Amino acid sequence: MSEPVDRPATIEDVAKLAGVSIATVSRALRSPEKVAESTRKKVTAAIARTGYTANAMAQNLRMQRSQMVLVLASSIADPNFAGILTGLEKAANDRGYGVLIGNTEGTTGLEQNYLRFISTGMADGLVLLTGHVPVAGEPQTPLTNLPPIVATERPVSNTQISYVGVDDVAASKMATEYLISLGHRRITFISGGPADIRSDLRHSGYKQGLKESPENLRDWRMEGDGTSESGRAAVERLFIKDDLPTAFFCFNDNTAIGVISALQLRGYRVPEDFSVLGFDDIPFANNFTPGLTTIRQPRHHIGEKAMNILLDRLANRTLTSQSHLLHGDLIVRESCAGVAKQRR
Amino acid sequence: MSEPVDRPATIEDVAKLAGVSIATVSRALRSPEKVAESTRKKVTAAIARTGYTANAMAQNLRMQRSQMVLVLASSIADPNFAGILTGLEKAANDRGYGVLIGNTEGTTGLEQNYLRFISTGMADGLVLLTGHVPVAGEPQTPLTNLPPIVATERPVSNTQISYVGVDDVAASKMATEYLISLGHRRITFISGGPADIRSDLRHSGYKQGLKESPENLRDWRMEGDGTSESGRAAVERLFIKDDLPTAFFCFNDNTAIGVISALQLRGYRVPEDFSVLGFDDIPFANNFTPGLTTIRQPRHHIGEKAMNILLDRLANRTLTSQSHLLHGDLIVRESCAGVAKQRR
DNA sequence: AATCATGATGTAAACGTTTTCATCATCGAT
DNA sequence: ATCGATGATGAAAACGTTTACATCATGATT
Repeated sequence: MSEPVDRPATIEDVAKLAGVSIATVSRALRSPEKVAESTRKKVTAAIARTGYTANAMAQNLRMQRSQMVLVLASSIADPNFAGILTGLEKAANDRGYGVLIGNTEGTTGLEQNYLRFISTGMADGLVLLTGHVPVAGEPQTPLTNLPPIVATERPVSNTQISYVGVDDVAASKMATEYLISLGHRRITFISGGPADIRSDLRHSGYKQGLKESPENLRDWRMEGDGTSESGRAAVERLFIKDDLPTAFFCFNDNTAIGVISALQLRGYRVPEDFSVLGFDDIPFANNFTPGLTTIRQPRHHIGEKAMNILLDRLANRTLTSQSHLLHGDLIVRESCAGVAKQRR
Repeated sequence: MSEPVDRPATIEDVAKLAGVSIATVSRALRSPEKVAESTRKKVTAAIARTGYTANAMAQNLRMQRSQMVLVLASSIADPNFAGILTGLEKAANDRGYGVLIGNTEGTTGLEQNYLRFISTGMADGLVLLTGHVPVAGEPQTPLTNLPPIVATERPVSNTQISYVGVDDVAASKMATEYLISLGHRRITFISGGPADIRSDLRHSGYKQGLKESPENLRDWRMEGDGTSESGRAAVERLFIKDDLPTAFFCFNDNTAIGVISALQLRGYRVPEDFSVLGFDDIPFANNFTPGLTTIRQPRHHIGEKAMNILLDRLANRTLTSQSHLLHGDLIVRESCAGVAKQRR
């Protein structure tokens, strides 16, 4: 406070002012019980006067860690990203860690580039929102030089990596059963594309839901890619074939929005003419008209849980990888209705 | 590659393998021209064999920097955040910097907490998306211990801090003139709340736009707070008074969406009955029905520019603070129409 | 042949911590 | 009075770099 501020105070400045050695200052800070009460007070006073804050770089060099975690995401703009990041960030901050973010845009080039933070020791752990392990070679390589890793948002096929996410299968089954309970017998599943494992999981849950019905319901899958455009396109293909369901279960909310707007454009009403159910409960699902009935991803919890698993692992390297599937609630709004209410 | 991987290779390992001193290894890496071609080759070979990567912590400690920038945001979930962050992140990555993110949730407590990255030297610079300087005391304090700072997204009232953002006044003026050109004479501005400086800037642009008209148009401001809920509420207040405009210019897209849904709920159509114009062009503006006519914020450019200004400042501490206002395009979609088309 | 600039390399200090080990005083037990 | 045990402290090494400075060939200049 009172000292010249051109150069930040070091532990040496504090030691000199307190009339002790730097070792004592360090101890007073890290393990106060090892230091006499009287000298601890002197040190505290000196720290206050100098405005000392320990240099993190020196600390980390000495302690061989960085207290930093790298979060690799394929798209920052993904509507799920912000919520998960918030959770990740909160948990990290609570435990004194910093969150470093890397936007890979889905390219392995950028991905490799960000790994410099790992290889240089600038980050201690890795959170993957990319859906795959960032290794040039085989997907099942033993991850020799990689740090503790946890995957979120998109599962990763590697047993060494913990995964935290919503239980896609169970949630999709529940959603499908809900549509069936509303009286729907012709339910189309619109996929999220071949590259996204979650699409298969949700499709599988949908099929399980169909099986619960005594009637033999048709597994009716249309290909999409997770964009609202692909939702629109799927609807158009159905109309061309003139083979229509009464309800749509969409891979995600974006797709559902595309489906709804395509239906509206053709003069149909949702949910009066068709029911549409989404997945994710993106922030916009509630502002849309009609309000989207969908599965809510507990994004904040997912992020927190993922970060805590990672940091536990960092604190105790012997811990084994563990995965957590979280429950996704069905949020009922306006986009689904009983089939009886529907015109056809 | 071939060495045991339990301990990462250090510069010493490389030096030993290449039969040179560690100084030569360092030089071969940082300033190759200072090293004989033959030894440079030996060093390169040794590096390849050991899989050496320089330890960032040691480098940074020695060089008294961190190559890291702290981004402080009041809300990660803000629809503008992702785009700006993408730009920030790209520019930083291009120049070898890392981006550390801190979510303050608008609280000064968290804000202060994140400043530990600055005071410990873990971050060299600061990007503010919070709208204010993170100092406990006065807003005009000389920022003694603070690093180079740039503000984005929300302006900050401090001449030492560079600001990069859209030209709110000019864009709002343009938007208002557009509504006037469509024949509107009764245009309500819905504000973003007293805490947000941008609200005043946009209101001021709106007023300038009104002045351009030969007729003496009414400065008609309603209070909102930037949420869609506040947009709905504002519409309800107008209906209660039974004093209605023909067009709404909203502080942001969220508000516009609220306004539109309130109007639709009352059985009116947009743009046939009322025109509604937003601001931001959030990702969802295009998926909304009707497609939102709005001002597009060049989020990516804003982020890139801001980061580049900050890093320039970091590279050359004598540089003075400079601000940049970027042009915001008017994106015409469906939510505004000529007043002639309107019923009343 | 002696001198000098040049270029390549090595030695060692420095960055700011934490922590092992040694030193020393104090105090209770013999 | 002497001896350990105990507790507080300091000296110094270590973490892994970069870089100022010193050293030493080499080849050019006189």
